[in-house]
Amino acid sequence: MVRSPCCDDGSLKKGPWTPEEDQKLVDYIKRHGHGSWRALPKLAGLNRCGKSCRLRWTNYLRPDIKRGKFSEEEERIIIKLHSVLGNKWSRIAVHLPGRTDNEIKNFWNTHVKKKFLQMGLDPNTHQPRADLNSLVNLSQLLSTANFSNLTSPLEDALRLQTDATRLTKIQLLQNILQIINTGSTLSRNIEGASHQWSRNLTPTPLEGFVNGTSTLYTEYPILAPVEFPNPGVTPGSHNDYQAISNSWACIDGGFGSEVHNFNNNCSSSSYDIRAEQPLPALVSVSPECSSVNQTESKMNLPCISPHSSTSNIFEAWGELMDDETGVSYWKDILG
DNA sequence: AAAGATTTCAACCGCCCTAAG
DNA sequence: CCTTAGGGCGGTTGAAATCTT
Repeated sequence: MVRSPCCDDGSLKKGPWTPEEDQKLVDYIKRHGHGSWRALPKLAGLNRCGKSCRLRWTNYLRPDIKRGKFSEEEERIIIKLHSVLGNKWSRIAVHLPGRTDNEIKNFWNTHVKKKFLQMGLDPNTHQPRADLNSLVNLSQLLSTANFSNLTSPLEDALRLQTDATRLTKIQLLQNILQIINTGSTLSRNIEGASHQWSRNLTPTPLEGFVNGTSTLYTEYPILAPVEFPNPGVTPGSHNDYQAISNSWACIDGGFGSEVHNFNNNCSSSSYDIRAEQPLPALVSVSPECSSVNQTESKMNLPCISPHSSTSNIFEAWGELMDDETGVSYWKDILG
């Protein structure tokens, strides 16, 4: 697409706005509205491009802008929304009246991102960083962290990640699934079970597996869908991603995310989930969570269905493997 | 007190989407 | 259907502010 020549004129002023320029812009918009941004600078007597005027207005001069430090509640909301929407700052800003996308983006990059990194997490994925794959490193990191007085939203959200051994167990499960997937009779059991469980899922239960999403926020109401390298899976469209995010966001915060974790660790291996029957998701999703907007609008409320087909992950796996293993077996592995 | 390092955030860049002609 | 203008958005930059030594 041909780029707009709007700001190509070298004679137009760039850089910081002076109070006089601000006043001209505010006065003009108060009197006439902004109308066409391209035409505005000339009409308002400004030697700026329209784009620059729009940015100055929307990010700084607009009367409803809320300035100052972000509250804990705002930070909490940002983290939640980012876990679902990713770097969709404008969509996150919709939920924070008076805050601009630019401000939120800056806040994320200068504050929240730093906290994530300090906690050994990838701020983009909300996952342990790839370079911390070694459980030894992670354990060391976690053991050196002071969790005794965690109060910030991020720390609160990360509290449940302190059990590094859980990762080992997930790894074990991943390996088991790989074995299963090579063609044992167990894979047929899974296939049957997945049909059974899918009855309670969203219209497209497979979505949740397509991109290799994952989360570690086992008790955080909004889960963190993440793309990570998966040789077997071609990343989907942004819409797919959001649909997945939406689905996971609605899943039961405790049990569902356990399964989410597990499933996605499976898909992060060479296991191509699209070529296979999806693993049972073990949870139901509330119908009201079937659109992104609805999810966003309900962000403050955990979107939990009370109708899970099984009461916990151990029973679920016991159910899945009923012939081979019992509840206690999976309890040992997962619990 | 001063110099250097680090952080913050306003502003810009360039890509993308959409609607109008 | 194609082209183009207008505007939105996310990523990046760099000057100013703040912190550290």
